[in-house]
Amino acid sequence: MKRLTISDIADAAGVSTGAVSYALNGKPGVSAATRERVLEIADRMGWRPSNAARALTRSRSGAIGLIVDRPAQVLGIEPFFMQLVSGIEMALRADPSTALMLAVTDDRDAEIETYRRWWAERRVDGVIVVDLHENDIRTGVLAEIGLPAVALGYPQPGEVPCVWADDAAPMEETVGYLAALGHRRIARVAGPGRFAHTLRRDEAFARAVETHQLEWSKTLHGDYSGDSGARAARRLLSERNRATAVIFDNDVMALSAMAAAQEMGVSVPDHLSIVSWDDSALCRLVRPAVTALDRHITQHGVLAIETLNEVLAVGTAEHVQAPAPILMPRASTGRVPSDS
Amino acid sequence: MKRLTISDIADAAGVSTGAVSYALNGKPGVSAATRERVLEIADRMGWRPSNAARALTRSRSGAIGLIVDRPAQVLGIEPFFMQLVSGIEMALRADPSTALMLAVTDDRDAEIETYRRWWAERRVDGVIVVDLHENDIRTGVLAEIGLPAVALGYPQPGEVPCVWADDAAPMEETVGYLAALGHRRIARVAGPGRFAHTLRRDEAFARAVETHQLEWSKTLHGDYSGDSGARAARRLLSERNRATAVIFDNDVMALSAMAAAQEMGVSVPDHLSIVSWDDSALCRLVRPAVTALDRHITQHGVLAIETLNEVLAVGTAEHVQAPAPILMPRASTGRVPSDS
DNA sequence: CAGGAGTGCTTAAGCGGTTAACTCGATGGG
DNA sequence: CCCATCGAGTTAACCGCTTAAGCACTCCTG
Repeated sequence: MKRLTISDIADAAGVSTGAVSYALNGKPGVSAATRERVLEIADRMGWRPSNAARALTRSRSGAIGLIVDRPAQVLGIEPFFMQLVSGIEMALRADPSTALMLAVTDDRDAEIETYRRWWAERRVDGVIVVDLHENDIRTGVLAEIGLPAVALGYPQPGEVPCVWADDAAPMEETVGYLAALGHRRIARVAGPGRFAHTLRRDEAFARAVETHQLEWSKTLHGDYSGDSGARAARRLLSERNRATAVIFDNDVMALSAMAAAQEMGVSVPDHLSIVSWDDSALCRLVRPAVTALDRHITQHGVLAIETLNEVLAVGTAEHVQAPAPILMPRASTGRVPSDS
Repeated sequence: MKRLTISDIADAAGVSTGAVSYALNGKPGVSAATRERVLEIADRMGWRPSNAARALTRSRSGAIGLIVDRPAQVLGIEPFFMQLVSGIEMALRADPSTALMLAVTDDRDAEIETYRRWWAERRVDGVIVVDLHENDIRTGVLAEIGLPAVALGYPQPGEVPCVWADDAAPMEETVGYLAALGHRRIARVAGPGRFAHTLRRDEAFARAVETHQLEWSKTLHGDYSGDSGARAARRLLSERNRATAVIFDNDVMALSAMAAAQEMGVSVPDHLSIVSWDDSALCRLVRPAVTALDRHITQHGVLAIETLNEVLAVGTAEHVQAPAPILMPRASTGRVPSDS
């Protein structure tokens, strides 16, 4: 099948390619009748603009990029990315001329190298950055090369707008909920300390512990992998005066920890309550179903694209606050065991 | 930051842009000394080719496409796609000039429309098609418009090469394994009947049931969602002379079914053995860990890209047989209950 | 020493669009 | 009735790169 170009349309309509271009782009320079005719012909013949040619003249590639920097193993299971991708795609559907370019990298350097390459090759018009660190170097690099970007995470100094959600109030709510169930010793298994949101949640957790005058609290750091969740659980459960509730920073760690607890003969929720700071079908799939905070990740994807569109149009955008996570109580949390 | 073009390099090297092009592309037409100099300058100045310009002259976009046609909900949880994507990315890393374009669609029509659009806009050089149906119309459309493609699934009549794995032997092995554990009544909860691999497995299951002279067997069809898995489990467990083992076509259905069984007081594996035809971290994450068939999905992604590269280079490729699924026995399968 | 064959480079057309500048005819105001 | 103005097109340059064709120049050969 032959691909049509505007000169095919021009021939069919009996006008020049310039006129066709004006007609198709809704620009002045052609009569209403001609425009109508060109539009009709282009539509009937099924013409679509060559993205390469448009990219060359408009210096817009019509694509936005997302780089996922996780080992393949973790990638497979974490629902986070696919939820994010579906949000992005939902927002992109409003404008079918934009596509999503996805890359998976092994490490941060490869990620940065890919941003540079995409920029130099003019492959993407902008990117969405995830897993923001405190003082993340990526935002600096992106600002330096001038690649429009929107980040997911707490606002950072610099020019990259962020889509963020308040973790403090939900943390307060979660600890309050556990306290109301009678828990006085609550642990938290966080993600890597380098992530900005990890630190914010650490702080919020500390404040909430204070507010509710817990007897004991502790924060461990994992790496979002199932192994690290199980390891943390085993450590916490081996302690003398152990935690009766644990809040995990993602679903994978929470689920692994629940499995580890079961193996140690610790029943959930009878002897241990578990909360996951990230809801997904996973949490609903297992038994007991896991109490989780729904972070509306899909919504984050939508907001990120909307913000990126604004950056592309206006050159800059404000930080955007996404709806706060919502606690979804399920079967993995219960009243504190009476003997504790 | 300014983006460099070959004329910047040409100026710096004191030659014409044509000479620079020959030098950079390893084509004859320049002396070794000039080539060396141009290469060195381009490298030092950090020049990268504009993808748009290359796409225009070479009529190659430097991207391959993948369309995922699942509702956002299922998408989030199914590890399949991310595993596939990591395989694709692994293979793509060998050639950094190729990128992955990802789209998520609501239905088959939208998927086909997206193929047409990508082709007409020259956005991708080829695509990878997943979830092949028996007599899938997509391969016909792709052949018609001439968009190079590789499909994942059983070879179909037509011109699209397929990456496929034999399901018959593993099915035989799985049923044999369950039979050896004493199971005489085995059910199978398959994916939608329209998928080619579903039908193949149905057949293989029927044969294996015959071979092992089972007392009873049954095949239900789900849609890969957790709900459908749970529903199937409840139906199977409500029967009079019920199945003692069930083989599910994916991990999500298997896990949901296990949860449903637990809710009905049916212990796994004591009263019911469960097998998932799709291994993932999910299966290892829950307790009891789920016996599963590892389909080497990442490897399928790698093979798909390699085959697609061949199609792009040579114009066609043979079907490729991927390694067969391997049974990974875990805690969800056990000896048949003595009272059955 | 003219003529042919290589080198090594430049020139220019072209890929499929966009768009500034120009042309041409109709209109209208003075 | 003449000229400025405007609308509706056309023309051609350009985006960054590729590549066929052309053009000096050297070298070799008879």
